[in-house]
Amino acid sequence: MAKPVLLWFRQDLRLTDNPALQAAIERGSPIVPLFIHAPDEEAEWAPGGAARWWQHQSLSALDASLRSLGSRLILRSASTGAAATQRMLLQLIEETGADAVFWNRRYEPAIIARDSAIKAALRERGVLAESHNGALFIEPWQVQNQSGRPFQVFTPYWRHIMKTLAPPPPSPAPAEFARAARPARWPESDPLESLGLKPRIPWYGGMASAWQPGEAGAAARLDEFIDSALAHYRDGRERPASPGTSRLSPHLHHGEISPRQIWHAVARRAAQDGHPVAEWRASQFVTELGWREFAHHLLFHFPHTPLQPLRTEFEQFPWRSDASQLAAWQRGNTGVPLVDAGMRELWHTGWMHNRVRMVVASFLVKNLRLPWQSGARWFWDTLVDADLAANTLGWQWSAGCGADAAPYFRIFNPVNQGERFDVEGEYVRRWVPEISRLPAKFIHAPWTADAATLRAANVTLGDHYPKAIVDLKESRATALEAYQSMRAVGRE
DNA sequence: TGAAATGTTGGGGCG
DNA sequence: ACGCCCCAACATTTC
Repeated sequence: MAKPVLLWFRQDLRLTDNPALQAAIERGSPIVPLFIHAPDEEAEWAPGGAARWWQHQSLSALDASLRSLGSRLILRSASTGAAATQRMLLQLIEETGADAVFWNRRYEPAIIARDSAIKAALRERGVLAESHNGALFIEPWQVQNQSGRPFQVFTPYWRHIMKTLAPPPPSPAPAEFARAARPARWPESDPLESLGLKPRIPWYGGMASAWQPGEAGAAARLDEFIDSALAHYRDGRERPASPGTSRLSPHLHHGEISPRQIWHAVARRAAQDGHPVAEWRASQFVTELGWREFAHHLLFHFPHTPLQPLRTEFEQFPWRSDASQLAAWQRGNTGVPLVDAGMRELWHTGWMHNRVRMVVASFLVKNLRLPWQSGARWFWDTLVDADLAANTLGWQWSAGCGADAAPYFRIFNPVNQGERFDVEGEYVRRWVPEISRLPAKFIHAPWTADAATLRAANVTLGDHYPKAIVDLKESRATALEAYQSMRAVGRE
């Protein structure tokens, strides 16, 4: 019998359009699907609580899918010591007699370093080590601008990609694992519970009711989006109260669905509806896939950016430090309704609408002038879709210190944003129930309501609901001054 | 994938 | 009919 191949799952928890799986099947040898839990090797970016909950569910779903096809998922913990994953792979090679390891690539700096070392170590021992592209349209190292450098502006980047982009159609999931694809003897697997991904204290009720982790959940989500929201995406995505966005981000992050699958699903629907190819390729939704791709491009070429500003003059920026204001922001007690609604949606469901992410980020880094890294860290711990590339891009964009970032002086007014995108206040009412009886006119700025209106709505500012922790107008002006002072330091 | 300040235009009220 | 003012609506500039 041929020697087995270890199919090492990481952030590609799916069977459809999985290039490493496809390669393993084509090889014709027994396949040992494997997941190794090794949070220490993610450096300071080990998955946060929300993402771990998701990972637990998704691994469970993947194992179930594999079992229904006559296979299964082997789980191992390798959480301590140097080169723990590498040692675990070598141990499994020993246990199974495998002579090959296949996986799909990840792009976080610490993971690239680890995986390169693993690949070298395996090859040195005569083991076939193959990595594949399961997450991106194009590898970041294959893209450069005319002067041979990485792109730093989205529009020319995406235009460059789109000139030639024609993603291959996704490969289907195997109908079943043929006898030849099943190992004669399965290695031991740790119980899923032993990985410690699922929180001991069950705070995840809100997440469980908001999401269906796993490949089937991802596919259902995509279908639903394409059927009910894609046609009105351009405007629908701007309203946080209604399901106008795809909500595919956590599924994409964990690799339960690939960008190629999404691309082809959109293409198929567009063809059915008779839309020209040029039109859907340039659509807002497809462009969002471009932003995801751009984020990975930037993280690969500028690996220091999760913690350091890309624009170095921002190292001089006079950030404040205020633990109680940070805590108020984190838990949605700033007294600014749209900000609080967003932060509570995040806390409760592990996700926040993107329009609101921009608003809460602007509020943190501009009105409160707290470091963008503290916001990035909180998002990392609380988002089910926490993704190093996307999170870094988003926060550096909001802080104005990144590639193609919003200029620092672009400061969102959360009242204004609420009145534009949550016109009736439905979103705020859902997440900030203590002010839900306020009329729409005051829902985004309760401090402007007269005493009688507040009384009628049963709202006492500073009691039931906090007074705003900053004055929006004043803090905006101070933020602009801080920006000027940074530029002055830069000129010295 | 801003907001606010400032500038311009044009309709309408009024003497 | 005319000039003047006010102000809303829109455009431009600035941060």
